[in-house]
Amino acid sequence: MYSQINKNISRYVTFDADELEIFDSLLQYKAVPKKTIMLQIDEMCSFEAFVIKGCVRKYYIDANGFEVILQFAIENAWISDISFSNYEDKPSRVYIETLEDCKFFMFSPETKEELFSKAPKFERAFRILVQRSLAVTQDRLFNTISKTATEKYLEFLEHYPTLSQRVAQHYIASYLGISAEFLSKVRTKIAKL
Amino acid sequence: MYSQINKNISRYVTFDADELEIFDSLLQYKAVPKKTIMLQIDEMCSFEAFVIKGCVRKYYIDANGFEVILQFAIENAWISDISFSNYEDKPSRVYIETLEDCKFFMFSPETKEELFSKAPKFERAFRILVQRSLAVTQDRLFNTISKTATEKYLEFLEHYPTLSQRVAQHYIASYLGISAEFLSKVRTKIAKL
DNA sequence: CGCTGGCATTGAACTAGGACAAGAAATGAA
DNA sequence: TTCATTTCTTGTCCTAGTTCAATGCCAGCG
Repeated sequence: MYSQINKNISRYVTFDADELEIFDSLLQYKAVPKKTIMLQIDEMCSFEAFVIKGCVRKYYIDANGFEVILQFAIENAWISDISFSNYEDKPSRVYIETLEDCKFFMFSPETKEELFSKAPKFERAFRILVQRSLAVTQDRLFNTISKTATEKYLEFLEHYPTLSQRVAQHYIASYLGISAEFLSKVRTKIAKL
Repeated sequence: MYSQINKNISRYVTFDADELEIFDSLLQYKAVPKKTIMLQIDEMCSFEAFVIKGCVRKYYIDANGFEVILQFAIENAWISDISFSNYEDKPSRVYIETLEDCKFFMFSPETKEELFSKAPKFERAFRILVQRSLAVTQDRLFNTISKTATEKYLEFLEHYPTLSQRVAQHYIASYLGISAEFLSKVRTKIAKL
């Protein structure tokens, strides 16, 4: 059960058995049914969750009530509103919702602090996780600005081959920053080639 | 000379005098003339720079040769391709260029390691810096997708009031993800109100 | 089984913003 | 001061993507 997350956290920093034991002992397991909103706008995000099983989306709602999906998280990904919460004491501007029945390992701000004090090397591992999120988000920004809808969709398929089977088309459209109708047109155009 | 950067690094983590002394002793001062490219595509980013004075831009070049500006950095901001370099051993996909004559304090990967080993609390401060970058980039992604050119420009003026005087319009257009010509039209429309 | 409510598709009309071109204005080097 | 280069503006035409509406689809539920 712990092997997935232990492998993930060890990706850029090597930990010995003692450290991983501390890590595992602080994890909180949680199962969440599908279509559950785990973080509301204006709430403080009180968790950092690792997806053992399932699929989650994180999204903003714009001034006209339209959703913009910032991130999908599936197995072996982390999801949280890490960017503001807990460090700025600013309430979250995003929603986090399960799209499927999910199983998580979670850290609360408190258990994360406990982890860092008991095994400081994890501070580095978490910093690198954030850096990777930053890299992904920067790439996404670049793609959003510089590519056509068709290019963005093809790249999405390449990058997340399984996701297009698991989530509704209109969520993918929202992630790509295009309308659901236009994505449908793009798809029929691609299919005809 | 060190007060600016010491204030900046102490924003979310409190350091004592000893720690700040270690920090200051590891900084490398560097002056760079305007229009200098500090990081080329496919190079490894070997610095993390704090802007004491001046203005810098970080940008991608897309498949058609168009620049997309990811970030401006002015006084008291950090600039680097922190997202990949040094941790993935992947070469940078971005350019970093000075727009004005600049003065920096820099860390190399080595001096940063030395800092973390001598004063581990800095690891946390740097993690929080990355989280703030992530928050800013996420907001930018959301704005890029969900707002009109006019809204984006007005928000830019509000958020970076001095920058619109310091950098060329077409750089701002590139940052906002619109053409320079269209930004000009937006500006005249706004001026007429 | 049939019904209901969310999904996806398709089409027609519309628009925000892009591409191109040409001129005006500002900057800067000599 | 002049010439050159870059930046900014303005106009015209064009297109990628939106909006709105109608239709069909299929999954879950009584």
